[in-house]
Amino acid sequence: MSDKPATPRTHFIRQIIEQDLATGRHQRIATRFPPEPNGYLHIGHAKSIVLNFGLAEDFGGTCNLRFDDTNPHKENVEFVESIKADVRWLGYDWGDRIYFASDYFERLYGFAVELIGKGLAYVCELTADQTREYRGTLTEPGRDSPYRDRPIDENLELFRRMRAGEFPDGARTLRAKIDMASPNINLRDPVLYRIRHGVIHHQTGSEWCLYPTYDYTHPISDALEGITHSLCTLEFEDHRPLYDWCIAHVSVPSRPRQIEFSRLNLEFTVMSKRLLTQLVEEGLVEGWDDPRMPTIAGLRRRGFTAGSIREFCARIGVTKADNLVEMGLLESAIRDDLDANAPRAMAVLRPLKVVIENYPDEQVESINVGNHPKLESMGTRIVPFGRELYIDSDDFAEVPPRGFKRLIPGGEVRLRNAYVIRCNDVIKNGAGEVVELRCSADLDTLGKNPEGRKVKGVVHWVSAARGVPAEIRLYDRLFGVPQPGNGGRDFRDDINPDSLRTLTRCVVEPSLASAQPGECFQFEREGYFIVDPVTTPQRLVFNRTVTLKDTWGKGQPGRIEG
RNA sequence: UGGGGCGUCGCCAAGUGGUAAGGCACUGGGUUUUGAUCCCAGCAUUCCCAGGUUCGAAUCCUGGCGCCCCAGCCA
Repeated sequence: MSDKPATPRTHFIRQIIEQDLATGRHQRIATRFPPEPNGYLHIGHAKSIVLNFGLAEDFGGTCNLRFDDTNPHKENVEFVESIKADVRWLGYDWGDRIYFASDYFERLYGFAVELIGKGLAYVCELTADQTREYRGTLTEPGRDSPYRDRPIDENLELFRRMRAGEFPDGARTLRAKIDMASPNINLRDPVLYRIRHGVIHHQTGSEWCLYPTYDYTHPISDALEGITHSLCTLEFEDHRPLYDWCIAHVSVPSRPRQIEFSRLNLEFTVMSKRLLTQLVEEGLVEGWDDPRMPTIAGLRRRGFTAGSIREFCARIGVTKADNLVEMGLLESAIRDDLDANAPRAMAVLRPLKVVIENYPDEQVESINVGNHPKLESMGTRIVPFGRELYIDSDDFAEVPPRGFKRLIPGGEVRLRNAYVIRCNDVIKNGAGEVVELRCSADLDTLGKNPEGRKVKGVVHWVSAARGVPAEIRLYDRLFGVPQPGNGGRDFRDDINPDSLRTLTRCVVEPSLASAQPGECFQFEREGYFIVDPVTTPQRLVFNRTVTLKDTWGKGQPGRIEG
């Protein structure tokens, strides 16, 4: 897939930007991607990344990477590093524009002093519970805090002592003085600063015991960085008046504008960071990069390319409408990429021995095979053919279902890249299971069609003598819950127990023995497979990225392979 | 009858008063040593509903209905 970043399709945001540019409100545009480093990035973040970096690119502007690290409790450097790696992997470059909200702690403190000086903030001594009571409800107004009218000098002194560590956690907060009766709850004197002792912040260590909240930090960070368009998700729509309030009452150098869009909901997929964290911490998955996880790291290990994720984000678009995107859209993006770029190889997932009776016992033929059906530039490789082969047991049917095009007793099938064979005998074991097929090959069909008859089916195969054993993992889908909602059940009840199946008797063609971790192949009709990037080198382990589109039934959801 | 949003094909999504783009999915047909790819064709007389304004409305007005978000010293 092209290295060119995908262009986000978001008419309404473009319109706002174009208008801002046309009216001279802004001369250039600046966006930012502002994750909190409290987990790994997932496909939902990719939407925001592509949006922010893509828009900046399209308008010749810049996009900052900024860590929203105002709450040290759940944040750490591992998450910071993984986020940097994932954004980079997705193909975006923030240059030297990497920032931490914590870089602004000192200035943020100064702005808070400014607010206090203007009589717009006060130190409150209500407990968390009391604060909640005073806030009122959705339908009833709140009541003023008894500390609301504290003199400015006293506020200044108390705020200084809060910073100096003179009060325990929860004993004091700094609150904005706005309107306790506002119908918008976010404006009922929101907390600007809270006290957190004994937490080591991953960037500032133990320098601070006073931490600013998101609502206060975000607008000011945007303004300090000269962000013109601050894109965030819909749930922050109600916070916009507060965002604007902060910027209006503090001496910041610019006036950023917050624009909200709807977050991504993907069919069957848990996107909640809290739930994903739980999966990792409870050991229900191998880690944040488990191929079933909807994380960028998981998708990467699963074989998704950066280009396909960018393309997916471009295709879904960005609007304000709630949405639930079908998995097919993601799959279509990765198939388009891999169909064009993944070399083909042959692998047998469920081996069934085939003996070509009219083929000499000792003979091994080296067949030169193209690595791609369309791109000769992808070169060729040698595949050994011999008397004994494996085909996939699914490619043979003693009693063929209606429409079956592959091998049946007495029938013919094309061995992909090799000969047309006919099945003469079916050998069974004591349990009546098919264990071997005795066949004969039409030796005049290498590279050409047989005379006077049409062979419709094509199956892949691997030399029994030269094939290489491998382990193949089939992942049906990302972890998830049936949509919409899950009726209040524990989401773990909805995890598909068949989401991972490991096939251990697989045999792949010899050329794959030297395949490198991270390399992706199309195993013909079986789909796309990536050599597991983090497996041990002693074993050859493939993860299935996605199946091929199938119009006949193989690989359908719910199909259980033996 | 607290506030803020959103409702265009099965799923995304254009459309901003001039007679419903596109993608995914799906359905036919063609090519094919991958039941893939590729190609070609089809797929909303209708835009949550009901009134109204207008020569003309998905777009404007009025009234309904439905869904989402907000009562963390999380983000």
